[in-house]
Amino acid sequence: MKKQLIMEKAIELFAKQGFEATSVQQITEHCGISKGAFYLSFKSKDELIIEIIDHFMIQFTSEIDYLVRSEREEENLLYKFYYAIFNSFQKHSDFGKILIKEQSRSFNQDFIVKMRYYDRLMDKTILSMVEHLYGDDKVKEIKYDLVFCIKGFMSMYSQLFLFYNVPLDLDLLSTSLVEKTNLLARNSTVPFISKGLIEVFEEPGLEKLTKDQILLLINQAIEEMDESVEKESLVLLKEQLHEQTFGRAIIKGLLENIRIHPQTKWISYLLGSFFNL
Amino acid sequence: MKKQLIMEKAIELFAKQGFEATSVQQITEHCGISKGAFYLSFKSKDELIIEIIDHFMIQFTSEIDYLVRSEREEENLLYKFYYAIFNSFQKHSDFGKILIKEQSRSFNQDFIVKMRYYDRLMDKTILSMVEHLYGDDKVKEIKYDLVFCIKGFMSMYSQLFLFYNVPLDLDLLSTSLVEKTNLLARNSTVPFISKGLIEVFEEPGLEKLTKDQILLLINQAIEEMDESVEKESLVLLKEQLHEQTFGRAIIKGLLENIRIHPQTKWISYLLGSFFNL
DNA sequence: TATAATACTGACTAACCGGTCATCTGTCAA
DNA sequence: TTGACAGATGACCGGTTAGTCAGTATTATA
Repeated sequence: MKKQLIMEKAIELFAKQGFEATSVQQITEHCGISKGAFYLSFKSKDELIIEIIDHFMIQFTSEIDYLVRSEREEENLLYKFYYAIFNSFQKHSDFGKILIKEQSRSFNQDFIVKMRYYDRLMDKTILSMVEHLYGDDKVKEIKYDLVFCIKGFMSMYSQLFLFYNVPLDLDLLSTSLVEKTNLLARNSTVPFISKGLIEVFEEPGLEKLTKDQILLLINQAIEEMDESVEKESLVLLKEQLHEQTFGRAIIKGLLENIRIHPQTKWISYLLGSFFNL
Repeated sequence: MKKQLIMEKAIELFAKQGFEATSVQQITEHCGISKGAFYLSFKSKDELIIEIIDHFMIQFTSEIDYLVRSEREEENLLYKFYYAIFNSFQKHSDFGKILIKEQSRSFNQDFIVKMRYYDRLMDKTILSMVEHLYGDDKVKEIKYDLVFCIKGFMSMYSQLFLFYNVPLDLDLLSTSLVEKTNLLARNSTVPFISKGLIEVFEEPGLEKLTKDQILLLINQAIEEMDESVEKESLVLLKEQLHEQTFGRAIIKGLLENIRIHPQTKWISYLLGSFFNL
């Protein structure tokens, strides 16, 4: 697939020079293909960056969210969370660089909307983790601040291995951040970010995808897939979406079936969120 | 001065659209001048952004550094530090937006070097504050982590009022962050960032400016200034640089004289650093 | 007022951009 | 061998950019 090649090479260039500073010409030269061939795979340069963002963020968001939803051992959850985050950043450091570089650029409206969307998803995941870890009541006042601090830790320490190619001890890093997070969660008394403040910049945006939108994705995936356990699971889940027949256990099992496959990972996440599992 | 006007208008546009997306044409139209006039004030578009960065970062860095150096009341220092930081961000929010938007873009090598330089200066200032606040020995192990956490707080909470125009309670924010910082400083036991790690990405860079370089700046400033106490102080400091004659008290007084003037604020900072005051 | 110096203008250039499309190429069935 | 066709090509287009410069307007000087 040419698409794959183009995306890989483009990520390298975007990470080095930034999106706007990289021309389609450069990308195609780096791939060893012609300019026209680029436009056989992508409608525009903007579509390319959007697809790149989606490709990685879907993996990333699903992975972290699954971890938080499934890990019941409270003591280990936070550690595993940090470890997974930084491990992912390290593995896909070029993409991480793009993410940080283009953070809040305004060159493309779709891009901003996309980034906001994934950012909110991450907020939601972290928040539910915080509530689960420390008890909804206990940290009620400071939980939003906690989310902010955790994100602050993530962004500051990410920059270490994104911009200085230092091999890092992820175990130590995670342990260190777990301690810091626990300290803040258990001892903070002065919240700054209130529920009201959150709502101001939460904006619309993050309402769940409607049943129809998810259905569309499922049908699409079913068509593209070969016969397999995953496809079977998808069909069953599609029926479940139409009328509730299975219990939680079966649904969870089905979601687990399709979670491994990269193509359906995202659907697993969306359905998990839809069914409140 | 046209330079002033161009910089002001350019900052507005850069904050809204980003540096690369703003053309020189747009800037000149926004100023009501011709394109040619722009190039009478600046050699290039790149030189403009560099001058903007310098103008604000010099103010910002000097201000924070002076605060940290002069405030002896330990209890209030941290509060004042956060307050000054966020107050400055709020006052110059357009510049803040540029700073975050263009954070780590690679469109211009000089730009990156500049940003690194000011970042290191800020690191140094925060580090010396941490050592002063909590005792050099007590936080020896975790002081670098503490610097990172403080910077993380700064960057996360800054985004609040930079990208959502919410009027914020700076007093509450500062109080809240003081508590968090104290918690981390007094209870953290697992450091991640070691002295060795710091040195890896500290790189060369931040050696002090040489005597000659400072002298150059002083001479330049003397030429541009009218007769005044400030100019007199500068001349005396220049002599002091050639051969040590005055005591610490006098030097400190002279530095204080030139600290108020925007044009010589930076020199005051550099000399303060040079004389170790 | 005449002259010199300075500040300013905007049409112009060369380069590059994203995107298009007539043309070509290699493959494979007939 | 032929013809058909999907995939690939790169010259080309309209548009935008940073930067230039010959010429004009304004101000200072004498």
